[in-house]
This record gives sequence, structure tokens and C-alpha cells, in this order.
Amino acid sequence: MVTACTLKHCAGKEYYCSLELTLQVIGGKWKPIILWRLGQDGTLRFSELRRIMPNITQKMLTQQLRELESDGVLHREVYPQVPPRVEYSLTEMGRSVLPVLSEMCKWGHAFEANHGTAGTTDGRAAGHATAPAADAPDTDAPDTDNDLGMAVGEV
Amino acid sequence: MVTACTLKHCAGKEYYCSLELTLQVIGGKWKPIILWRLGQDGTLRFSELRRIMPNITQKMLTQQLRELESDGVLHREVYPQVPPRVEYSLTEMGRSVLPVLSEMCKWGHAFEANHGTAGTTDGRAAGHATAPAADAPDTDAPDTDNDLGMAVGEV
DNA sequence: CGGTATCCTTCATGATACTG
DNA sequence: CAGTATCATGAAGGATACCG
Repeated sequence: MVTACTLKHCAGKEYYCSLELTLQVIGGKWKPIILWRLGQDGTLRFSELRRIMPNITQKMLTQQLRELESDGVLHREVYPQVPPRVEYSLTEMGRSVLPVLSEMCKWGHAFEANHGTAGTTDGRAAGHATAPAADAPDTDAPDTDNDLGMAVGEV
Repeated sequence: MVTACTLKHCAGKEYYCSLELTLQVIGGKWKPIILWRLGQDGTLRFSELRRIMPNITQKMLTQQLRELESDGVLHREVYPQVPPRVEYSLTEMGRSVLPVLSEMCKWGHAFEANHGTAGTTDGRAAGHATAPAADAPDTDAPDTDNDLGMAVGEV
């Protein structure tokens, strides 16, 4: 019988399934990129993060960083200097999410490859395959390695 | 040097990282639940999915299902009967996402457990731990097993 | 440098009604 | 039963300006 369905609360988030909680913590448009880059570089300043993600607005970046900090996945170190200096780094919990991101990335690659090819029950494909799997040689990291910051002006 | 940053397109989605693609395909408020339940039950009718997720509106359910179908992760079988009958099931690609969902769920549990305990660099905790890890005996499936449909009326 | 504060736009979500 | 169509809304996202 379907009776429980416990609505849970953690870190100010509502969810029914831990999976949803995970998506709320590491999901969204910017958080995965922030987390992955911090995982790569270890420590980054606010301005460095901005340079990595030219598309994000200052407000959004601050907001995402504060949420990640509040959720305990990243650490914010403020140096009380005259030109302010703030450094961000992953916590233990933050580092533990990297394998999850890797897995998601891996599946994304498989999706790209399988899209338009075979593997579906009915053999149908939505749209067209923009490219074969030739441009995705890696299989265990979000895209290539550390050039996953976007540099185009288009949204 | 950070120059490439290729903006990719797949299945009508824009993304810079396969990770983002994955989130667009399986992320969101409802898709993980739909996918997981179909993974559990194999095949479900439209009305059964509605019963599983009382909070979702008909429009949203249809929309999410169409997107998942269009992305090739689920199959839609229409039986041309007088009382319409439509059955949904996962494709190969859809089934391959289940381990990813499991991983995300596993991390969610770890997050719950670690929240307010230790493991962070600065030892701080946001909010309060609502419950210990005692009510989460499983470690490889989204929450318990098949009662992850929400049954409360509150949004 | 690293933010806040304010305002504005967009789009995802939702309620409701109607249909093959 | 399984939708589609229409309208409403509210939160997310973003542009801009100002501040310690």
C-alpha cells in the first residue's frame, strides 16, 4: 500500500526522496559547474569564478555560492583586507559529490552517443543527432577537463 | 587556455557540459520520480502515474512524459481502444539512468546524515538535522522502494 | 574586490474547462 | 481515459546601480 510518502525537510528544503534533495543541493544551472571547477582547482576567488562563468550575473553567482555554503558543500574564507579577498573551496561533503557529478556526466555522454542511434525500445529518435560520439573521448569527467567554463556571449 | 567551451546541442537542449544535459533530461521536479517508478513497476498507465503523484497536474504529467519520450528514455504505447489506454515504460536508455538516480539518492542520504554532524571544513551546520540516519536503511535506491509517490495535499 | 539592493522580464508551473 | 487549450501566477533569473 502507498501510505507513507513522508515529506522530509533538510537544510530548509522540502523533498519526498533523497534524490530530490540531491537535485536541490547540486542541481540547477550553475551549481554543477561551480562544484566541478572547485573540485578541479581546489580554491578559487570570487573574481576567478566570474571569469570562469562569463554568463552568470554577479547576483546569481553570489546567490548560488551562498546556498552551497549554507548546505555545507563549500567553504567561504574571507580575508579582511583592504581590497577584499574571498576564497571558495569544497568541504568534505562537497568533494564527495564529485563522483556523482562524474556519473551524471558519463550518462550524458552515453545519451549523446545513443541519441539517434539505437537502444530505444521503438527505435525512434527525437530530432537529429548533431554529432557522432567522436568529439567525446572522455568518459569519466564533465566534458573534457577544465575548460568547461563557457566563453560565448550568447545566452 | 580556456578557449573551446563548445556550446552543444542535443535533443533540442543547449548545454556546455554533458552533466548539464543529464540534468535537463532527468532533472526537475517530476522526472526522477517518473523514471524511478517506471524502473520499479516496468509499465504504468497514465492514470496510474497520476495516482502515484497526486500533486502533479495532468498538464505537467503529460508534458514531462512527452519530453521523456522525445528524449528517448521512455516509450509510449497507445492502445487504440474505445476507452483510451496508454502505457509508459522505460527504454534501454531509460533503464540505464537508474544507476545514476541511485547514486544521486545515495549521496542525498549521506547529505542528510552528515548534515549537522561533521565532515565540513569549518564544522558549521545549516539548520538542524531533522532525523538521524535511522530511518534510511537502504543505500542504493531512491528512498525505500515503491512508496515514493507523495500522498499529502500540501504543496 | 566583492558584494547588496532594486527593479524588471521571462518562463515554468498550475488551476480550470473542454474534447476525442 | 487520456489528453488539449486557455488563462493566471509566482518564483527564478537577470540588468543596473550603489556600497564597505
